[in-house]
Amino acid sequence: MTVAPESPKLQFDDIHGAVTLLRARGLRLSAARRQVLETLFALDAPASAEAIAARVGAGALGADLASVYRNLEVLEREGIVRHVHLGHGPGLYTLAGGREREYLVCERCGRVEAVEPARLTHVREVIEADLGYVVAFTHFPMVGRCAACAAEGPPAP
Amino acid sequence: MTVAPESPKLQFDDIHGAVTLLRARGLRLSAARRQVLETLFALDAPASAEAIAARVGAGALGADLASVYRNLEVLEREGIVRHVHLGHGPGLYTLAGGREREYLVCERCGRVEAVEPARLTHVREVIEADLGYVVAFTHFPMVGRCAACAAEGPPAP
DNA sequence: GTAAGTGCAAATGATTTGCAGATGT
DNA sequence: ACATCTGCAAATCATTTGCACTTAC
Repeated sequence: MTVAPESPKLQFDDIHGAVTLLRARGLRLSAARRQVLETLFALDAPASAEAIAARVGAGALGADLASVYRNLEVLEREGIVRHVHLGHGPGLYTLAGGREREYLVCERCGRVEAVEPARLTHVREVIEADLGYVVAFTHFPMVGRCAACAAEGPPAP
Repeated sequence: MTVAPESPKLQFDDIHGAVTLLRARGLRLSAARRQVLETLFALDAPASAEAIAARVGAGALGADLASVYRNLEVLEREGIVRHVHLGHGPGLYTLAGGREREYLVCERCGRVEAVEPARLTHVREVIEADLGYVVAFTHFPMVGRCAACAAEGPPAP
């Protein structure tokens, strides 16, 4: 297998790149959409649509929650955004492309760990060898006990 | 590490066993609760509360959806039932204890594969060695491409 | 100018809750 | 008897949709 010479698909590592990508698809940059994008670039962890709307609203006149959902949907369709389900709450949105992370959740202490996909290469290889599946933990996390909690007994405090 | 001589917690492999377990907790066996239990024992795959209520209703006078939810909640608290999220639909309920299965979902063809936990022992060991977590894929599945779909190109048909 | 996007309100889908009456033990 | 359960209706939470108006390009 050879290394890709240079990724052929549109990339983005800042808002401008994302906007260029949008424009290339004939999509516009409205105030609400820009605010959602800015918020996503500013956040360091996945956030709910509600949280994003609130943060947007914090500035001037905030974007409507429905518009935030619509924008997240569009951005996700364009591969700029993705969402994760880390538990029973609302879906959490975050940037895709480049910044990809996979998740581990401790069911005992609740800790959420975001790991670089590269750290899971070996695990992924074993899964493919044993089960034939090429998986990713970007949409649903691996759920279990973290090292500290695995040492303690089963009861959840 | 030694093998447990004989599981110390209450077991059940049929409705009677589950009922005994309930009684031991001071819980009752109402008509609705029995119907939910019977349905769960009859099903071979996880089902939504709605589906369970419908199947129960098919018999005589069905149980109310709210009661089905309340019963599933109680049964889950007692360790008789558990639920999985295989995608974006409603939660799917199934029996716990003994019949445990873990899930693999192909994001391309949609196939859901239920595997015996024993088949994941090696994968689990590697995950623990690499990440320190003791995980299970009983609540959220592993999502990826099945062997057949991994061979095809990325596009989803 | 016109299609894409917005806010607002109402609809939907999944699940939960309040309450008065029914029922298992 | 009396606490546990039930059915029904209404509430809640996350998300989607319809619609008339606005705005980016």
